[in-house]
Amino acid sequence: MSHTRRPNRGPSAAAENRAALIAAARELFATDGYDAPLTSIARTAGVGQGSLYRHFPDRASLALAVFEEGVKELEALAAKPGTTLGEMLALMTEQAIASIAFVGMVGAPADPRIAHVRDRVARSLRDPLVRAREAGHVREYVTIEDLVTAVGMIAALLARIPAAERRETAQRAWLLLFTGMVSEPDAPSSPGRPDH
Amino acid sequence: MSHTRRPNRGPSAAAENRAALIAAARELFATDGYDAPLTSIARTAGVGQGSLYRHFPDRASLALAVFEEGVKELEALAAKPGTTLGEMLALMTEQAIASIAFVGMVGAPADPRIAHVRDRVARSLRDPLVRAREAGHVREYVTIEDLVTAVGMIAALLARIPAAERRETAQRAWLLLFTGMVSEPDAPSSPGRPDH
DNA sequence: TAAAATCCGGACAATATAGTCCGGTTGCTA
DNA sequence: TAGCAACCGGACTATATTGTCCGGATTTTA
Repeated sequence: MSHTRRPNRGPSAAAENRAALIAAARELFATDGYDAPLTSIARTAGVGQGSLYRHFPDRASLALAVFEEGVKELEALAAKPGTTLGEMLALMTEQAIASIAFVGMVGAPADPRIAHVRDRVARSLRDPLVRAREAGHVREYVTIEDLVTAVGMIAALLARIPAAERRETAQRAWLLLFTGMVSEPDAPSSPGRPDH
Repeated sequence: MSHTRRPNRGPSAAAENRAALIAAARELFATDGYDAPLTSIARTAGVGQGSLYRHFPDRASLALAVFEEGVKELEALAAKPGTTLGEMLALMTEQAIASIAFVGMVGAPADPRIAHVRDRVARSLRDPLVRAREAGHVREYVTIEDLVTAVGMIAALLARIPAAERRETAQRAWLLLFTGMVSEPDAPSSPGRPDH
């Protein structure tokens, strides 16, 4: 008949379980990295294994849910006309500090859905980069890929140090990446392959 | 009596086993990263589990043996009076490309012995950095820690991408780190913490 | 209130890896 | 050549993590 099957909600509201799982995942991704045991995430969320795997069949699904919010923020910021490249990178760095699993997204993504998220991030950087270039705030040769690479480098670095040092380290790393290390940009003794 | 107990060597020469293990470890560290299964390393070396654990009680011992050679190269290069900072960084990058487990050494070392190796690397960078600074080749504010951080960033990045892309990516990353991204080093819109 | 649909949670099996142990083998000594 | 000492290799145990499954609790429907 037409009394279509109702979305029967269980004893303690499926949506709340889902939210608790996402919150726990964000927390443990930040503490232990992208490889945090799913068991721990379920336990932290106060939820059974079954519920975890019902809501999120695999690790990538969970990560996607965690990051979705952050990516939306990024896209919203990019959509504002006045947004500068520095603001975009600042937000991305904040997110990397908050969840070092961020590196799993900007690095080399194994899962196609994560690759798609990475592309969304790259796309949202396009306009701010163009504006920065036109305004002469950024060197000509810097590409979107460079920006993603730079964030990926910093995120990968942050993932390897204690949480307490991450903000300071991130700022120092950005200083180096922004201003560079050499005094004469035109003729650096760039470390390519050594002639051995 | 005085016929002291001889260092009895086993059936097929313990030293050869040891060398085979180091070679296998170097290979698998480069392919699969620092977390490569010790079981696989033993199998690749054509050696039993027992021999692996007899020679190297834990993962850090094995890594130390693998890196020792590279660190000696580094120190030897640093000892030559004419060595430039760029040459040092080039060699370190080569080593990071060859063995992405390098990141385990320059990152946040859990094992004190690995921390010691890290210190040796840092120490060997000192004189070349001083020379580069005196020659005006490098910005005043760049420290040894910055150099180690930079190598660590690049190594961590390389660990996350396919081996075939590592050399090219490393060169691009060094370009960014050396010359910087912004056009006006004095007033960059540095991404610190956003004012949220 | 009784039946049905649905969801919860933890026990359970499967798998991968670390680390141990011991029978067998080889080379050295006398 | 006989005996001994050290070493080899792989089987074995312990442990951690993933992913599945099912009894039971809860809400809705009639």
